[in-house]
Amino acid sequence: MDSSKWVNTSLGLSLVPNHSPHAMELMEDEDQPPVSTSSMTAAAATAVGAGGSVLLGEELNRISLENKKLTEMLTVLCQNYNALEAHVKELASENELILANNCLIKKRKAPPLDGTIGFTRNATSTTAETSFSDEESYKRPLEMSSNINLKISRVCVPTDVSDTRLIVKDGYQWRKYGQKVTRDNPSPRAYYKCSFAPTCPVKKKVQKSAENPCLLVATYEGEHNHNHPAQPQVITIDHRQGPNLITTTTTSIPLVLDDHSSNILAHKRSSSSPTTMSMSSSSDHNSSLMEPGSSCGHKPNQVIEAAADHHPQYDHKATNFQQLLVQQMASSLTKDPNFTTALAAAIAAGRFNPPIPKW
DNA sequence: CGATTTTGACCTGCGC
DNA sequence: GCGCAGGTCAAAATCG
Repeated sequence: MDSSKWVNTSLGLSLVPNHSPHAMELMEDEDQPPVSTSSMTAAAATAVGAGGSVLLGEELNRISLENKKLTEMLTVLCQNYNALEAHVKELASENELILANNCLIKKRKAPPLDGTIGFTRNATSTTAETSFSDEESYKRPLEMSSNINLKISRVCVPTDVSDTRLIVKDGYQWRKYGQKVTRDNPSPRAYYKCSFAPTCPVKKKVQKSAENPCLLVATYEGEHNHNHPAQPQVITIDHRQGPNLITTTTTSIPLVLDDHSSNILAHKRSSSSPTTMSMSSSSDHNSSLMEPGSSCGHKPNQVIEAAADHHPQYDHKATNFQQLLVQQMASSLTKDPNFTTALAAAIAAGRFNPPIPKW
């Protein structure tokens, strides 16, 4: 796993803290489980209490205020997101109309790599349905029925230029069934089927980007009809109980590109704007999050983190926002001298046992 | 030994 | 009709 998938929690702490006796008393409660990175704020609140109940109260007030502000920010962002999503859907339907009017009844046309796959395939799949011969419809009934609502998305994953393996780890189980050298790309294209469930119709194609050989482009077709075999990494903030409760589970989340978001990505490559969030036009829960300087190769550990399109049971819009939120919180916490002092005290007392992520 | 990968052959659609 | 290109199949090879 790429270490960039994790929030940087390095605090530059000294392991020789100047904690007070009060802090030690507070930390002598043997019933408490070991503190993890995900409950750092709890450790902070506990240790800050070492300075006295007044300090603890102030700290709690401050955290409550911060929590309130973050909640308000979340509300505003959700509203903005909904408005933007509605706009994207509107644009998508307009695009589909244009394609339909142009009568692009080409049964198969090599989809360009510049991010027009979804609309083209959606438009052609419906027309191709009526043009298959009886033999073909006999041979591919399942495929056609699934193509009607075929969902196509693209995932970009940074890779080493010299790495010839066409592997995109997304948590699912894939069986490779073919590899082809395509005309417009010196890198071969690998074909995979989802092998986690025998009836799962999802396929993916993996090929290095012709423009950026350090980017692997995986094109997913269809939707999984089963649960994700590995739980994705989700950072959950329980706002009802304040920012003290942050829990984590596991996964890596690649960048999902579909038609619209890849256009946004293309635009971003040329504009070098700050952190950008792009939305999917073809999915209900796609979203993509890019770090600044995310063009190929330069900062692979920062390059791409976004929603996986194939985890229908997870709301990745919220997850990505939460990741961003947690990064901000971690950043603000690490700048807080009270917090670092308190955390150092907690570590020295042997109560802080962060989990080591598996890469 | 079962699962997965490799790879050449085959199928299908499209353009000329 | 023919050739090209993308996609799939399936037997052989490889891996754990």
